[in-house]
Amino acid sequence: MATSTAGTTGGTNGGTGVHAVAGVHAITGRGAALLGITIRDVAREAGVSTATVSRALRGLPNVDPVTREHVRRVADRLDYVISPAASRLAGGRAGSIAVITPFLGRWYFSKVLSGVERVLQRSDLDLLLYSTGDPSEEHRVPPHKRLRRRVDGVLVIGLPADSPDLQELFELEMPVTLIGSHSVGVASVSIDDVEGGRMATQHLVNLGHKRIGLISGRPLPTPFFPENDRLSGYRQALEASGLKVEPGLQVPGYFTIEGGEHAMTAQLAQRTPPTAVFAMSDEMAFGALRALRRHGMRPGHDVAIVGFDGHEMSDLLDLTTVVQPAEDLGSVAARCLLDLLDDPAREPEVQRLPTQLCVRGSTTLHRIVP
Amino acid sequence: MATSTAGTTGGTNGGTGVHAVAGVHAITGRGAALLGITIRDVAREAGVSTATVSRALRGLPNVDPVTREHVRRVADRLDYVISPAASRLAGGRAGSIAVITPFLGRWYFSKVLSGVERVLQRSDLDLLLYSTGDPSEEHRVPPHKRLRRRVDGVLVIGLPADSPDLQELFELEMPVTLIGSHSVGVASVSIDDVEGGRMATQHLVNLGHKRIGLISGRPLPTPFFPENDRLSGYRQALEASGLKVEPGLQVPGYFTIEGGEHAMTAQLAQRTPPTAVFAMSDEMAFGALRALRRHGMRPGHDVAIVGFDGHEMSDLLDLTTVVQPAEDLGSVAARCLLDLLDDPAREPEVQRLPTQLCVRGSTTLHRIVP
DNA sequence: TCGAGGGATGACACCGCTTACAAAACGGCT
DNA sequence: AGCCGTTTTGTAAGCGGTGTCATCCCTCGA
Repeated sequence: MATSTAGTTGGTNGGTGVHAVAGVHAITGRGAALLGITIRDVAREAGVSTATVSRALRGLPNVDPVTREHVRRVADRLDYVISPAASRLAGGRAGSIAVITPFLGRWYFSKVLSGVERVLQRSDLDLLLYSTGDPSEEHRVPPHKRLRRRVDGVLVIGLPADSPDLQELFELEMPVTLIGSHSVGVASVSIDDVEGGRMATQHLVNLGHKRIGLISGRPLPTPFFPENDRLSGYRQALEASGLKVEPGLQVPGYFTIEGGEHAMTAQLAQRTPPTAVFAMSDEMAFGALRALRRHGMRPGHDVAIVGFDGHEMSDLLDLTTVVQPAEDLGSVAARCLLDLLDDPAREPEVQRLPTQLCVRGSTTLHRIVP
Repeated sequence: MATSTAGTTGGTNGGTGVHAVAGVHAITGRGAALLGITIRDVAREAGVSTATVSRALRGLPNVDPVTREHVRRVADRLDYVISPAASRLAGGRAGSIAVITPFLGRWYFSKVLSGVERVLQRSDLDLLLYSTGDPSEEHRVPPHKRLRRRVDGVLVIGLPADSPDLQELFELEMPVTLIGSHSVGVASVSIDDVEGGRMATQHLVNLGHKRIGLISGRPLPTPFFPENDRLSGYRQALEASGLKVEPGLQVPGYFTIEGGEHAMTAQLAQRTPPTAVFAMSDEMAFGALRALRRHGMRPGHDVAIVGFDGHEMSDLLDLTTVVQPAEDLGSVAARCLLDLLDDPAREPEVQRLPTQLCVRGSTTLHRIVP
């Protein structure tokens, strides 16, 4: 059959097409119907073996260019789509990567995710999204259980380094790239949080502030890298200028607007309130701004505020902030993971993207010292 | 072998475990190694057939409770994870649903996505994310091509009703639920955008404004439902009060902060500028606020502004806005899709979630009319 | 002209699970 | 005890590709 068909395919293209589709229905049987065009149908129609179709369609070498083109055309005409499940089962690769992240709705995560997607879109990999959810939840299925045998690699956004989820992930022995944190021997893309924290604090120091408060994420110390690093930067800047580090001036704001507002309120309630505050995220800084307003105080005048992120809204609110390239973190990491998938033996890269202090009114409307 | 093993499993738990794992390596052969524990290994170890393991693990009926429990234990001990690919291939269901959306990084989309994830997390379905990207892009693979045979259902966030992507999606004949738009015969979860637009505009009318501008997304008319609907609401409110609808007062803001700023600037440049503006998204409204500030004008005083979304930041900026339950839209839609997957014959539901006008300073600091 | 060497194909055994269908086991009754 | 209707379990045939290996066909050099 193969040979006879092969002989005629070239000439009777149109006619064969119609005929084929009708034939397919009859042949696939099993009510597979509409959706069920398999590689075998393509092979038969093209007058070649399924192996050749497979090779041709996947761009493997050792296929005659003419054959390849012909197969492509037939596949196209039949509207053939490869079955990912079958391919995966036979081939061993899942054809997808997972992004796991604790909070989807937050600014940082959605930006990073957006960057990831942009890169993955032009690869042929699928993007599986997993929110780790609350680790304390009852029926929670831990990520590594869900990921096993399901994806070829994992992108981790903002998970604490001590997270058991993370450990179990590593044990899966598949390529992993961390975003926003780092761990020895694992590829990662992050910013220099120490430097960021230092930069923000130094800016306040330079303005002459002596009492500089801190709004962290969770209560310190935390196993969460960015927080610890930003804290280190904060400390370094203070100590370098001979200022005292007062734990009493460090209040958690839980990375939310409300949290930041509460934290700022707490700062203001101190016996000697700080004259400046460094918030570890813009959203918390926004909350701090609101707290100031509620207290009838003017940001940058009565109290200076520095945020961290480069949230679009910071411009609007005239907030000084440490800008981090969130979307780029995502796309660079995605590219890094793709490289790792290509060659799992490759040395895991640790990449740092630059941050930048963007000075606005929240710190400069009034200078403490000339 | 099966029987003898079955007889001992209970007692020699630890020992058998080690033994089993070691045995597995030898038996699976083919270097399958670590990852390669298959249903057959479990079956052998439990002393039953693979069919029974399959049934037991999936909670199918007609399995002796004792057997089921025993199989579960063995599977657990071997750390067995089902192969989704094989399961999919044999069973015919993909075990995953897709979310397709044009813009990941925007507030609305990330909120909706977050809601979706929350629901899906506790189903055993995977969430595949597809950004439709720029339809004009060169090598773009259209969504329906990527979705075929790959997912069991689709959630569509904010795609224009006339989008060819959407049409082709429908032709896939799989359950679809629209979020934020609607189409006859298709399940959807959205808000009443006409009412929202009316509410916002009416509020301005009530305050005594006679010239009320509009900042739309894309230039009007657009095939995008929410925009058209909000426009209708805007018109209805104006006409009901005998006010003229002036196309010159309708400026596109492209749903971004910058766009909103430009649009507002354009509004102010008119011969007779509007005294109030309804922006179809909060982010555009934020831009409008900035434009006002740049012109030395006070929102709610010189010009009233109403936004649309209920963005967390609107509170902070004292922006009056039409609040929509973005996250709920996502979770309700996800649940709806799950229902549809359970029973594809079910009548597609059209659900509307309520919106609410939240009045703040941007419209009330100064009343035009007592 | 013939054999070697290499590229292009084809045949076919899997990949790991699901699912008829058949067989076995189990009770309850006559 | 023998029979019959239910469960419970096993057997084996796919699902739709991929990878290995054998085969075939050329081209080229001797």
